[in-house]
Amino acid sequence: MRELYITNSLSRKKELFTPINEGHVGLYVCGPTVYGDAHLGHARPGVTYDVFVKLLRHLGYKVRYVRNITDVGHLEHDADEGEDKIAKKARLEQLEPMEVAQACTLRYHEAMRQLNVAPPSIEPRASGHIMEQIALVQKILDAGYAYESNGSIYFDVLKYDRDHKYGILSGRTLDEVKEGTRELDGQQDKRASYDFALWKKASPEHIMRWPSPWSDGFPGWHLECSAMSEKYLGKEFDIHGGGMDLLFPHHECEIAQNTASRGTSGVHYWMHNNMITIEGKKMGKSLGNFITLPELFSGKHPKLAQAYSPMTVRFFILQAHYRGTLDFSNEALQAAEKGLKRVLQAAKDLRELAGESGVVSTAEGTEGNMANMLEYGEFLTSTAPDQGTVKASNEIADIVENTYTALCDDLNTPIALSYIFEAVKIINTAKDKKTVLGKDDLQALVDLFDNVVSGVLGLKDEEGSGGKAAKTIDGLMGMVIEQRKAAKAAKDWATSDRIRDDLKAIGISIKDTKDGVEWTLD
RNA sequence: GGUGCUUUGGCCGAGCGGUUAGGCACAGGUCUGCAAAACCUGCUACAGCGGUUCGAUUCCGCUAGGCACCUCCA
Repeated sequence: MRELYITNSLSRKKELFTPINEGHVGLYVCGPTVYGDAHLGHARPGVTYDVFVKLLRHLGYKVRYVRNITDVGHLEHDADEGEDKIAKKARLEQLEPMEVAQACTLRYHEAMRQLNVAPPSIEPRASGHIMEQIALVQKILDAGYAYESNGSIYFDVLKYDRDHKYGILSGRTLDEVKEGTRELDGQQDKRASYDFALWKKASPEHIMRWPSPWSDGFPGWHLECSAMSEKYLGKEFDIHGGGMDLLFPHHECEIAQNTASRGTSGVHYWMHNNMITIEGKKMGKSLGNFITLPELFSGKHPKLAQAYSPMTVRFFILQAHYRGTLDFSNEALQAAEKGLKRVLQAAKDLRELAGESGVVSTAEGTEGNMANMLEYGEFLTSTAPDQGTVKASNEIADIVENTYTALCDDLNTPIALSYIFEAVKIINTAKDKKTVLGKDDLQALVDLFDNVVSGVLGLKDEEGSGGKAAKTIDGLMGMVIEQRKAAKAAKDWATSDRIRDDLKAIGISIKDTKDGVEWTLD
């Protein structure tokens, strides 16, 4: 199996990935807190870990991918008066908390589906694992790393630090943490300001509450991920992912909880995706500068010059490395839209070329995509020879190799895409009949596009093709193009141009090529 | 205040001690009735100041700017 390197936040270095059980990967990623529409920021981990999982599976690993839904437990403030975010939203909208969580979860799923993000293997909800969380609190209490205070349970960071050292992930010492921790009201129950809650006693007006040995209450913020990752992936598992903003305190606390209860920090590799920014600032709920995914897809937001398709957003995210920030702007999205279009057009042309030569996809589950291409005359007058140009063959072999190397080098999708664009150039040149590709060359390119472009990177055509409507459009277009052809034959340029302009106005572009007429939906 | 990261050509965005990133935009050319697309060519940058080095955009230091985390956040 090909070597895979990933940057481990724990060491801050690129490390060779070695799974605990050969051929198997256990991956846990922090999912969304469901109290609002998913925004562009949520698309980043969604797409990043989707590509990562697809790469792992393509490399031959069997992956169990767990991504949770947080539907309880995140307080507004670390204080007794703290109100659950979901409960607050529910109160404002006069809904049951679970009604809010359910609605948001469904919208999140829909947005992910549109982005071509495959569902995780297991998607556990915090509210469905209260028992496990209570058991975990008890274990930490029994181990002596937590204390009860007025019905709530807090993690004893000072004691933990003495025995195990707190702050190994964020690189902070306890002194630094002390200095940075704010003194908030309502913390009288805690021994130290940096202690964090494992279980909170609910105030009378708090809606979401569960019985426990200590009080009617609710679990602390960091508990769910420790409890659910252990349940589904075991005491020790391979990779834990999430946004960089979760590194501290969320993941730091997770490590502390794991170590206190299981005797191991539990995670071998920590992966953190960076933030999406807008005008240089982090896009997020607290700043209120976010653009939701439905807004992005429909163009309905003051900051949007136009609508951007889900695939454009996916491509935009893939054009930057996951560990760097990525700045949103209309210009950047528009550039992504055009780049994506070029790749997808080349993919179609490649199928056309390959189809003529009898080369078929060897990838599984790939759909042919020729519905939008009308065939006028022979695209290729002869089938491809067994051997193409030696130069082209070598180039293609290099491209394929370099693409995989890039993907396995800490998931370097921008570099991988740069090689894909080189493949695009080769396809276009062949389409222009300036070079000849042999059967092996075509096969290699088809495999690259099926396995990497549409497989791992998940870039696919968005127009519904092959359906009844698509067939009808094909037929209609054939008629329209015949009319225009007749006008052109009579050198009636006015008519032929009018047909082209009118089609353009309803979103269909016509191209006169040497080999006939092509059309695409914009 | 503490900790860490970052500063690349018109824009987005990779990368490395010496060799073309790539995309978008732009200019010229080929093709074409005209367009469009495609192809070819051009534009060739690494915040500033020092240092290490045969050689630095890439390493080190300083200066200036930006960002993230330290509070819920993907």
